[in-house]
Amino acid sequence: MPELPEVETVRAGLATRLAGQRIAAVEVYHPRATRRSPGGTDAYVGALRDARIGGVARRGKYLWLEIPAAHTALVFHLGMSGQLLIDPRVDMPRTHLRARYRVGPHEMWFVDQRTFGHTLVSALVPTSDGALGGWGATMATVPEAVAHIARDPLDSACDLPATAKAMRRRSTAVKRALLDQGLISGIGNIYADEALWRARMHPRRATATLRQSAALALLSHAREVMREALAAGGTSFDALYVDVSGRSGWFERRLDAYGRAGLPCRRCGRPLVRESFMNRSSVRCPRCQRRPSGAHLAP
DNA sequence: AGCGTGTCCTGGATGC
DNA sequence: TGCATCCAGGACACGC
Repeated sequence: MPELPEVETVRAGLATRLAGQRIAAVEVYHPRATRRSPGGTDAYVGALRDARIGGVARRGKYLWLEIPAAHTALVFHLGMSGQLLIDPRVDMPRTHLRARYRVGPHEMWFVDQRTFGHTLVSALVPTSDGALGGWGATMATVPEAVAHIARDPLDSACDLPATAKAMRRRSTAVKRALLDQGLISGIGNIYADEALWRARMHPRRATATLRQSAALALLSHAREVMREALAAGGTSFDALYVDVSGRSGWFERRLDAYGRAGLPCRRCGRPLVRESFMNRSSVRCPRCQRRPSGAHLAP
């Protein structure tokens, strides 16, 4: 599924093609795609008619096309299976086509098999810290619908020490905190497991018992693993269309925890174990990431 | 208020 | 073989 590095690859691809262009036509084929857009599909289509796109920005896994003149943005979340395709091949199947846009000389398709992804038009509001709204943003604004999402670890305005402090004030398990988009955004199940493995930390470790140095180290690992993924996977900028299958190279070779249950830990050789956590799968090394005892274990 | 659970969805994998 | 069930995942509504 598209994780933050894939979403960033998509954002960069859209930015080179769509910035400064005008939206000439919009068609929505599935009402679920616009379920979170105020006023529904009709208002969505109406708000985009003749809109001129500014920058293409991203915060966590949300990306948006700024529409400066209207102080709004065209926002996308790709969910688990969403894709934004620019000028797709004529034989591209339309089975999961959810919306289609004519933007300047380009056609853009929003394709989404599982329909966890969605799109909306949202008013731009000032950022709480006065910095640019996200990566690629040209304005110190963020869509209202994205304002509750924290900055992601790749954002230069993201304050990791402050995030570490906020994390330690929580009374929950550290993996839950990593996945809390209101605390730090862009980390999904894959990167949470990778960051925990690198930090040699158990997913159920209680956040309140972490030292500042340990919390900061964990967040730094999350940032580093995402940087590496982006550097290794974000290579399709020149492709005719922008897809989210950047996983092919990086995912198989470089992941140390996710998807490796039963395989030997790359540090100590012990077979990794798969456990259920928050109704999700969690993979860890039973030796490097020992289960904490007593108060160090979150309930 | 803060925290944790349930729900949405589809297709591939697995079970019987 | 064919049908049923499970599983994957992010975000948010909701309840305690």
